[in-house]
Amino acid sequence: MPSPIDRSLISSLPLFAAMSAASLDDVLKTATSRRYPAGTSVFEQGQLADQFFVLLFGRLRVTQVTSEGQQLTIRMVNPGDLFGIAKALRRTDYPGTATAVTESVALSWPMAEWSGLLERHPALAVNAMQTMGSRLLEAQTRLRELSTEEVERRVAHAVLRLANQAGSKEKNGVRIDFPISKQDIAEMTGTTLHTVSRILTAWEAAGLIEGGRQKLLIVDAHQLLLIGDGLKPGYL
Amino acid sequence: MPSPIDRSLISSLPLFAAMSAASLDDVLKTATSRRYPAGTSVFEQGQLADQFFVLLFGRLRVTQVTSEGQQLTIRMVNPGDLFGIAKALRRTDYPGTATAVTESVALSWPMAEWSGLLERHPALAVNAMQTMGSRLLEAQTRLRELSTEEVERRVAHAVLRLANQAGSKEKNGVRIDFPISKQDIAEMTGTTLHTVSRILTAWEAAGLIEGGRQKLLIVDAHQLLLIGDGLKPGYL
DNA sequence: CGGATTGTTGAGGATACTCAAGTTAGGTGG
DNA sequence: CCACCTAACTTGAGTATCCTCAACAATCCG
Repeated sequence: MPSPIDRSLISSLPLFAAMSAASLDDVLKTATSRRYPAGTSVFEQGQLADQFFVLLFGRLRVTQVTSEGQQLTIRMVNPGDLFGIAKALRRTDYPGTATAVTESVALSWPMAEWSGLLERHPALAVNAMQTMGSRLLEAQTRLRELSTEEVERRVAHAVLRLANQAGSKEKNGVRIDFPISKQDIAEMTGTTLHTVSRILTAWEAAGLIEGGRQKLLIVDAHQLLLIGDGLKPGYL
Repeated sequence: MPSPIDRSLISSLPLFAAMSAASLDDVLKTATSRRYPAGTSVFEQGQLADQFFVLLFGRLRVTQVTSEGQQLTIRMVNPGDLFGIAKALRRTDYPGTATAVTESVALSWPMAEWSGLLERHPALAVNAMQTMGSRLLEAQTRLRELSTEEVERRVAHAVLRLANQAGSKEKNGVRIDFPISKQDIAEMTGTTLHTVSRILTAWEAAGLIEGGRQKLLIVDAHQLLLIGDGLKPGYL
């Protein structure tokens, strides 16, 4: 039988905020923890959605493949995030694929527990709703960017978002602390890796970032903010 | 004092499904109904979000204006829909403007009631979460379209979505039963009214639709589906 | 019957895509 | 430890889509 999961692992997560120790224990009773090596998938697009998850450590990418075979990145999953909640979207299958980009650990629950947990723990329902709210807001932000902004601005916004969500401070700037390719950035911004490559090369020449194979260091976030605002000023 | 609102107005809405008569009465106690003539706004972007709403009759358009002054349409609000739930997005102001495109009637509640209502009526919380789920899913669909599809396909998808949400059957096809301009369609698909005009003119010549000033009749939905799928076949 | 809003259509041009060829970096196995 | 192989990336050239600018036409409303 699996060893019990300790409260301390989740008690500090916003999702479980304002919940009593007893509630946390109840929640954990039906939870399973599992490790996902980098590159492995937690679930795949189209698969029967029989579980939902919370990421404890690591980083995941959620992608979709269109009927024409084009891939796009829906979002990154950061530690503490709820993911794979197909039931909340009234779906029985997962609409995307979740892949570990670094070694990750996630808790999972049987999807059948979803309704019951929300009913027994109203605080959890409120927190889950806020999670969905944030995601809706982010989706709308990206929609606005895609409809109104040119590629360079969108890439600037995507890079800044990554820095906020997954940046760790270094002496020369902010490091995106998981492997990220130009292709990934292209899939997040609705462009091609060629265009991303050209843009990042120009930024690097101007000293705004430092690139590298699947590496990204933001040196001058302020300039990127300006680019994101459409003021493409003197970085030449 | 305002006259009480009758249960029957809301009891059939999915949002209030599975709620007892007593619950419905409790919900309606703090509700106010109001009429919005076509063209008037229910709330405006940036305004303090002190109320949330349910649309009873009519049709609203929710738009955002970017810092550069470009407008885009976030979504259409149909009868039965919950809207203006800034609190669920953890915002204190409305992120967009809601405008009546036809004469509309909406119920409103003080935003302060939001948490209390959800706590007192778990079924409402579940339904509200599903509402947010649907919206998230639609936002993701539009994101996918914007990142991967060309303009004509996006317009086809937008028109078909409109037909599903607000179409009424006529003898020649499906009528969008509220005034919709090319500019509106452009704002829904991230393009310009010029491009929309050209596309719709071509479709009309091929007999797929019938246009007109702020009018739209879908004649051949099947062909539009094909166009949406990227098979731009023989409509020439 | 005017004025305003909405829609049409053309010409020109820019952004960013496709196609193509090559280079660099990293991992793997001998 | 070096050679090789693959995945990631770079860079160039040509071009398509769609935007911008512009002028005009049609429709609606008062």
